[in-house]
Amino acid sequence: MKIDMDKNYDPKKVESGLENKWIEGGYFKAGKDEEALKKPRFSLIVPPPNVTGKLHIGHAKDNTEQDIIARYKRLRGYDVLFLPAMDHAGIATQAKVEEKIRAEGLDKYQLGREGFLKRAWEWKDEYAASIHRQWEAMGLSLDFSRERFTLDDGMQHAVAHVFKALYDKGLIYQADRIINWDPVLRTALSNIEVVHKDIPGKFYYFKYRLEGDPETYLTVATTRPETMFGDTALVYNPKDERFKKYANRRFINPANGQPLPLIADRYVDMEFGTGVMKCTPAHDPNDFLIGQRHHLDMPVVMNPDATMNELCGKYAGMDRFACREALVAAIEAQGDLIKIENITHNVGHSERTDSIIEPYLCKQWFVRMKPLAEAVDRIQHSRARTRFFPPRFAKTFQRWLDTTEDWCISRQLWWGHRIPVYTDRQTGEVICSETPLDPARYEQDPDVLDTWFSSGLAPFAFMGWPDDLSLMKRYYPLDVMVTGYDIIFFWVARMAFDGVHFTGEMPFKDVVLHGLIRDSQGRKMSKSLGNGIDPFDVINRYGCDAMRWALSSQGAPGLDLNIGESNFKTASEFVNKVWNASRYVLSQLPEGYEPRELNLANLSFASTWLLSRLNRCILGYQRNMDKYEQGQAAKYLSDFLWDDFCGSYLEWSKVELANADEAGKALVYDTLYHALSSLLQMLFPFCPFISETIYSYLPGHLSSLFDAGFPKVIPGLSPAKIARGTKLRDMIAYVRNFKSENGLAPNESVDLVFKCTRAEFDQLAPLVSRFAFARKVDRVAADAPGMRFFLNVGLLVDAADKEALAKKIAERIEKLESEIARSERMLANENFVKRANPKVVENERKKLESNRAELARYRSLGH
RNA sequence: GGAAGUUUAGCUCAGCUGGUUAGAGCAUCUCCUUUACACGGAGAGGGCCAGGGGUUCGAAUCCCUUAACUUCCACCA
Repeated sequence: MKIDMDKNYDPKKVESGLENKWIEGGYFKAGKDEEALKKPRFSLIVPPPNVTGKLHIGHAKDNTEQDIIARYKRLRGYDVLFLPAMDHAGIATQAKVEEKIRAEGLDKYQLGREGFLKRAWEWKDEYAASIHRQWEAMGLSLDFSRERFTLDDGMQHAVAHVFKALYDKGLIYQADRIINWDPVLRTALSNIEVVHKDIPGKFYYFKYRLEGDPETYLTVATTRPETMFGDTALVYNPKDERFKKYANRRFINPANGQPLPLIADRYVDMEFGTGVMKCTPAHDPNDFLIGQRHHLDMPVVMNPDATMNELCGKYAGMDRFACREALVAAIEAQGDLIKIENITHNVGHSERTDSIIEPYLCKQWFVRMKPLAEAVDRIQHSRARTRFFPPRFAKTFQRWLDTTEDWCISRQLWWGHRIPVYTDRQTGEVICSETPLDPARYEQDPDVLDTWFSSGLAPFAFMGWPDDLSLMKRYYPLDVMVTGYDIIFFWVARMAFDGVHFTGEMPFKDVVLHGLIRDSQGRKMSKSLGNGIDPFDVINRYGCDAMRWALSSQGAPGLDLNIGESNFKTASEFVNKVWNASRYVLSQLPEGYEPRELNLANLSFASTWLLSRLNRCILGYQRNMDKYEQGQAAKYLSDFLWDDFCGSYLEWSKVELANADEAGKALVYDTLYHALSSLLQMLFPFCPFISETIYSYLPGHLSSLFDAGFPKVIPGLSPAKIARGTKLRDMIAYVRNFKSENGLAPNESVDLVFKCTRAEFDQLAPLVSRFAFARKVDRVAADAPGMRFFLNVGLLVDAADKEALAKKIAERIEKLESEIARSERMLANENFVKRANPKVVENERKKLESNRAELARYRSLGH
């Protein structure tokens, strides 16, 4: 058949235009027609990327995995909803936009809230467009007609609705609490937005002198002297005999000369430090609790930007760390510094700005998590539970359910969902409203919500909830959620409790967690290391198919994956192999070839063998895809392609095509065609571009592989024919091995002699002789010296070096003897025969038998 | 301080519910341009499956333990 496939595979040429063809063909659209609606549904969403920048290789991995599932399910006959979305990423985006504005010499306060938001939306539009281009370049089969944004109108309503519902139930409340304050962004953060790092610090020991008796003092240590302006007490453990005598006495705060009461509280660890600690209720979560128990004052001593406030005397206006230094110097000067110890301690940093978090007392909004988590917990202990892949992540998730604390949801930012709580300017009445209230009369809370408050609603709100439930009716809950294990707490957990609370069920049936992408040395990718990989760059150099294959065909579920140049190179070699094999098959098919039913009865043993390997591949592929083990599925595919199809059958088929009659040739064409089209169907989810392109060259192709479905296993293949194929493979391997070990070039001519039946000889000889470069091939009636045996076939290669051959055979005999001894031992073991799986025992028997037979033949030849 | 993961060939990793002689890719070495592919093909070398116990007829696989590394969680001043 004449084909216009290029001799060399060019990914750019292959990949261009296909995404549009699929989109225009409606292949990505969920429920596109009556017929689609009759199919079972399958749904998943893209974890919304932040509109802060370009997608990185981690996104590519995540999205590729999702897309492979989506395409696979379509081939398996599902109507798939694969919904795209992006996240406004409150803090991250605001930080970027602020940075940009600063670069222009402005600050956000000059622009004002409205002006700033305008700039933020411009930013969003720009980055959303770029993310869009990347999605398309990655070949994602997203239903773009249903794209969502976490700050779009529908989401605005969903968020207000959810807030009000939780507020009305008392599950959202406002309170003064110690929260994590990011002094750079000047906003509160939730606990999980704080990263704890071990950093070097100092432990300062100060004298707190007894009021009225300056010679008596208590030694108190602190790591944060600047907070001493907020101290309202000294605390010791009530069981600690050392300090009981000072109960109710007061000690002088060396920072400001104020007297502090000495109080007793169980919290203090007698073994730690000096046994006495200072209590700063407004700047430390534990001190806050102590302060509450003892009704202490709770003065805040810092401004929102972490400079000291007016309570700090001459230090007012100073940065917290400058103040620390100055204050320590002053205390030392007044003779109250005892010592400074260098220590390493664990300090919270802002995930976004990396600034040191200031625990800070202020009024914020919180979600009461306990009842919400308990509801999820109940479902996770019932049959309706969500399954985790790999299962160990269910434990991680469970830990969150067990330990989660109230979630601080208010952020002192502008970019985000405004808190729907209003105060009547006249009456001071506070109202939570789903719809905006008249700004003339009501003043809205200035804060916005944590980004995750909205993304937690994704599974149902992206489907139109609460306004239009039609999409949700068909596609909710999601069949699978694929994401990185690093956002189990951030996102998966929140979707879970929102889903359970608002829809009564878990929002996804399966959760598949994958690892992080690291560089070839296993290091995390980061800007500072400069080891990041741009998916666009990979696509430009190797093509999208190669990138997808590299990202999906290796690694195990839930484990981090190291990716480097060599992985992409290897992947592109695989794709190239597909191209060449296909080109060959298509060139062999006769002009006007029409696909037809396989005639199994007349099929040659080689073809039958290939189909048996194909069956194995289909089953292995399917089994692994169904449990989200794409790497394993890909392994089946590449093994089949490389070893069985290209390595063996394509070569064998050349001989068959040269020797067979017309009917025989036709059967080979059928096999080639069938194997290739099945291969393309299975490859399609992984490498959609090349498989679709090649498919379009196949005779009798449909308009897309999407229409071709999934290959079926062929039943009823003759075991005898399959066995002959295996035998052929072994024989060829033997001759090649023989040559290599005897220093003969692979294409060196040799003489071969077979001892087998006439029929077997006629079938095997032409094939073996071609791949062995045999000068002549004969059949003998009896075993001959120097003969090697394969099951019931003997093979004699004319040995240039008789000694080497004899040695080879001697080795073989030794091997056989030890194998026979081992089998005999096992079979003599009553326990083995009695307890082992009968199939295993049977196999062992067969093996023993054939080994004995082979050994007997060598013996009969005098070896 | 808790919890999870990892430890298999020089490197990066597979090995699913225990069952022949533990695999792949890359790298190394030998050889081969045979009309799909040198981005190819044929072969070779290389592993006490981290150490130690245990369960079992049988363990890389299950259990216990030790060690190293990684990650997550955690309010010890």
